[in-house]
Amino acid sequence: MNQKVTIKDIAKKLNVTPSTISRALSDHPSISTKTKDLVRKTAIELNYHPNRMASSLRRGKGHSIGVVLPKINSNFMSNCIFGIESVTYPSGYDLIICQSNESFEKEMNNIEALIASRVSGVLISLSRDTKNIDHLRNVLRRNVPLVMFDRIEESLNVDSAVNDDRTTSADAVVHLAKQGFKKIAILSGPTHTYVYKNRLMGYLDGLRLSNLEINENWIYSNVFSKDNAKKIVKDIFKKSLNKSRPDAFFCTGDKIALGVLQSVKELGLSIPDDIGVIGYANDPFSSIITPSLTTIEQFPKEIGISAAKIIINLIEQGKTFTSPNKKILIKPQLIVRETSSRVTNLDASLKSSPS
Amino acid sequence: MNQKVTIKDIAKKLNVTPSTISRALSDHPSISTKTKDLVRKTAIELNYHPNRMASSLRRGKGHSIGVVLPKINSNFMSNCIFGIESVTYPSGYDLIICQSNESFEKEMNNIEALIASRVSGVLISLSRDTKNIDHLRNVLRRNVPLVMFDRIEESLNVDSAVNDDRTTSADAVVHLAKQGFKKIAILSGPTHTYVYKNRLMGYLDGLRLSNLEINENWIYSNVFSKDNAKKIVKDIFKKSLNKSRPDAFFCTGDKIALGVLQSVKELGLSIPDDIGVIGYANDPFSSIITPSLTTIEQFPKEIGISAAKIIINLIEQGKTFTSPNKKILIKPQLIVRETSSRVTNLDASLKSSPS
DNA sequence: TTGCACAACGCAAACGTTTGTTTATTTAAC
DNA sequence: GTTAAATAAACAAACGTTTGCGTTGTGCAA
Repeated sequence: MNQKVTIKDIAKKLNVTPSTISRALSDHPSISTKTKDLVRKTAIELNYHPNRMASSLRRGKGHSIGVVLPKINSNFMSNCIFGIESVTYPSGYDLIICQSNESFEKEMNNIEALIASRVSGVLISLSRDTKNIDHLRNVLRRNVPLVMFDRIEESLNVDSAVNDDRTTSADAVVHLAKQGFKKIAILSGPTHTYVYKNRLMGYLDGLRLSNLEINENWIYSNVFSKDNAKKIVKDIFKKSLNKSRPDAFFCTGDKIALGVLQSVKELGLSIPDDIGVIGYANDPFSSIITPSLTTIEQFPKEIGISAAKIIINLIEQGKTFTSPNKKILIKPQLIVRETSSRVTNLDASLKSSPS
Repeated sequence: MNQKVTIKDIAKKLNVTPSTISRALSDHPSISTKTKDLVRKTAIELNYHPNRMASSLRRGKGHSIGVVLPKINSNFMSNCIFGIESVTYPSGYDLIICQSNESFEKEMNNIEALIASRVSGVLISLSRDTKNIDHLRNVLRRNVPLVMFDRIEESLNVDSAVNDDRTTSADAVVHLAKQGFKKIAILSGPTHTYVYKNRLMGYLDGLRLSNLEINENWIYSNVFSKDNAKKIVKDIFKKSLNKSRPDAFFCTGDKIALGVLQSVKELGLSIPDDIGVIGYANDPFSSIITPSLTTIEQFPKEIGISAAKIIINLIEQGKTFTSPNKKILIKPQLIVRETSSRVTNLDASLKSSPS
């Protein structure tokens, strides 16, 4: 009953035409202040709610922005969305959120649905098994702005916002070097993906900057879990000769670093005196465990904010990407704690207390 | 250029009417298989994408479900959404996600926007300072189904999906009692909210079931942070006489429990021999710290799934709520670890190892 | 008085679909 | 071979807005 009140109803009630109502509601200059007030009053009186579908249809433009990402239930991604929302909401856009679940096929379906919903723009973080990006080109071809974040594909000519993993990874390695570690290994996730590829490159950069040995055997490029990491470390100390053993581990995830810590403890070695460890992500537990974990903090909110700002700009300018392309790098920050602090470790009282 | 291809274009190209195209695309029986195939072929050929706004407008029903919640960037909420999406996606609904940011005003705006977008249903978890629920009644009045989850308001006659905090809180307290703790305190978040009110009631239930003393002084009902908890515990052991001191703390959050642990350690007391501690949420760190924290695991995905299933049903039945109301309780699970295990503690080798 | 500018609003088409009702064509039935 | 039934597609109206253009009425200068 109440649900069908349209602009016409309020027009009828006021003995004017729908056009007047429409203009009054959108504060058009050629409507007298008197009628505007009257319209507004009776609008709420009749419990009128504008119909965005009709509006969007007529105007040819929607009120929403589509977001597709692999999985929403991670700390990183949900904070990206948090950042995105903080800029799209004030701009008056709804957020339509889709999960690709790391599936290429679902990602394509998501894009299709967003196009069908006539979103004003698309923000995307690629699924793991997305190789082909024709569906993204299709978005562009339909003239809807596209911005990638976090997991991007560089061959596509669009704007993006990502972590500056490379330089901070280098920072981490340089830090280890300064603490006296000389044989630094990396335990990384799959290095064919954008994210881990960059961390690996940063790792290599750091070694070069510190004039340290680059040893292929110290590069573990497909570590995916804590237990996996534990096993790798144990194997290293079982099989390797002393001189070919790493004395520090740069891990591309805090869970991985935790595995390393546990193995090292079980081996009876001391951290950071014998072995240094650095993680990635600044998971909440990293500051709580003992020894507290040196790690790298990311700023997912900032990434979301940056990506959202770009797309809002594109929408307003009616462009589908900026030319030349803009790539925003958000620099993660190295957080030095106990697992890598040989120097400050001399004075135990200086240890950073768990926050 | 490519973006404006409509049903008419493909109609023109095939020398038929738009209605034929529409019916062909939706597999209407009164269209020959021949033309259906032809239509489908030329549709993709012309890169046609249906316009949902037009469709929704004409049919009077949208393709999306609105979700409004306080903050998306928490482990609990993002997993709720994960669950929700896992049922709405196969049903063909988009998810429009709004954050209220714990603000009543923004929550109202969100609802307004969702109504304007003509969502088929609304899922909501209330903001902290939502007292008035007229905006929700308005949703119902407009005949759109509404389901609440997690933070609900019981005075509103709608379906809901929530944690069964009460019984599991009682479980936790009973467990403490069985371990020999006799003076059990609770450190809780604001007990005027639905969630914490239930945990408090469960706590009281547990005490009664165990025939333990209920002491008003052991009920701390506005603990909001780790540091806050630390301070409270220290104060207790500074000021209180021995017999009025609690010997166990049931905390409504793992961070709070962590604060307790730290204070107790600093006071030189032993856990769990002197003091027992239980947290809530099973945060990742809870299994990693030593001693590992007994806590309560929730199942946010299940809550999301349940809520989503209900609303899909309501939408399909054209109802706005089921009568009588359905309230789905998802029972959290007590995870016993070291901070509460006096009994199994006799044999240290039985301690559950950090997972 | 005429002319003119301007303010305030009406008219009607359009956005892209969907759908009830006709119409035209084919097939089956007797 | 005539008529009824079934099939396939056309016609046109409708969903709720927006917007270019046209129409009024008023005040004011000439």
